[in-house]
Amino acid sequence: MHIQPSFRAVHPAQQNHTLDLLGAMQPAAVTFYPEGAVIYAQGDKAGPLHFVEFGCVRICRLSADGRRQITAFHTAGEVFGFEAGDEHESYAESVDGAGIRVLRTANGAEPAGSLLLLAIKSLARTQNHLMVLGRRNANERMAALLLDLSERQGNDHLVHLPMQRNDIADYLGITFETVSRILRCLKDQRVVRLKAVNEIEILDREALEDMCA
Amino acid sequence: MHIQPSFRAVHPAQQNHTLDLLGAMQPAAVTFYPEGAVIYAQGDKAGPLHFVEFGCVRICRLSADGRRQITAFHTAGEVFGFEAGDEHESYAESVDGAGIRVLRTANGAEPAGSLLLLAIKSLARTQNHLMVLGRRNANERMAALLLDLSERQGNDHLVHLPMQRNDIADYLGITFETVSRILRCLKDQRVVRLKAVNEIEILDREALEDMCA
DNA sequence: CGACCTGTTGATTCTGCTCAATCAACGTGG
DNA sequence: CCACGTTGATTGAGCAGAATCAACAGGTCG
Repeated sequence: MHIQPSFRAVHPAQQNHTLDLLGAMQPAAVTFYPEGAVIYAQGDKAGPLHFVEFGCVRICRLSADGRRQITAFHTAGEVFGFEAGDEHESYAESVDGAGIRVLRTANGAEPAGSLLLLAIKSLARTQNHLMVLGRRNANERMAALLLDLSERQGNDHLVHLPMQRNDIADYLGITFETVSRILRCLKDQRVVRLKAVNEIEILDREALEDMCA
Repeated sequence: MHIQPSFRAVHPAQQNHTLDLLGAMQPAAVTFYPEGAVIYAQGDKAGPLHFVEFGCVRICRLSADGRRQITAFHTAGEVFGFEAGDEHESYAESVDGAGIRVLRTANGAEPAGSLLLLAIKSLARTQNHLMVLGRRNANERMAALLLDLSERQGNDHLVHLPMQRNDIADYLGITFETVSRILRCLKDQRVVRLKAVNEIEILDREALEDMCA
């Protein structure tokens, strides 16, 4: 349960506005959430935003009949927890052990412009994902995820999958069996290579990009 | 091409914060966009937000291979046009003839808090739709749309569909033939009645709600 | 070692897509 | 007024992609 605040400074997702925001915020302690730990639950009273110091967080929504949709993964340098109402309509969990700093913006002189920008970025990302879920087949969805992760991790050739197949499936709106089959398929086509179950080497980036045309 | 600013005051979607926002803005003229007219195009320079005085607007995204995803419909009282970057990643079109007021927020003393709230509401709505596209079948998607429209139009029994089948399909991530078939199916089950092609009477609201469980 | 969990693979089913025909509503021009 | 073309909506037949159900492999931990 060791905290590594130094991760924060080196991550490519780190944005100027986020830094501004952090600077203007009250210093708050970093809380470590082990794998699978709940950061907030669906229905909890909403309030402060959350900043990812390190690790990966999933934002999920559960329907009455038990189906789960993951609306976003957040990694180091990102802010999550925006809610329109006064309670959380989604819940947040640590995927792989994550350090979270609470941003106390309840009242006072928070830099609202920065917050607006962050909210809009969340919106933009969600809209992108909407396109993926609405108009892409399973192969294309997987390709989009791999490219997205590759970009966010700043590595053109190697992608780390901090989440397991089930999470990927619930993010892409498919089943985990289909995730397996598609990776198998991409492997057979020499588009990727599975160095490990959660470590994927991109052999043919163009092929992936073509799928996301 | 007659403008009816009085629509604005009576629509249920009208929120206090939107009113605040409007009050604080420079008065701007209302532009009328006839059916199918482009309000802004994908790739256009982004800037001011847009306020719907009356009518219905669709926000669309086109992929390289021509598939279209409608990410949102906006009706009277709503604000659209948030963009993370400096150009529009989606385009906006009038569905049925819409009156749009441009909100000049470029710089100056705009009420950033209100904007943030509006952006967050857009985000919340988009996340909801993500759940629909990711984890719902065609029937359930249609049911969700009908209930959503019913609520936004403030009428429990009658839903007006300002958009045509093609738009519904691209919003729900299915084909227009499937939209037709599902309406047929709902009609056969006595859940709805088609008073006209774009006028749907809800006979069994509970059945619809069960589908969205 | 055995229990369990995650991931992979196979067989079968089914939802929704594609392709295609038909129909109704509407506008235009003879 | 009517024949014609156009556009949007509906319906049908066949097919494909992904889900479901099920078996099995590998790894981890008690």
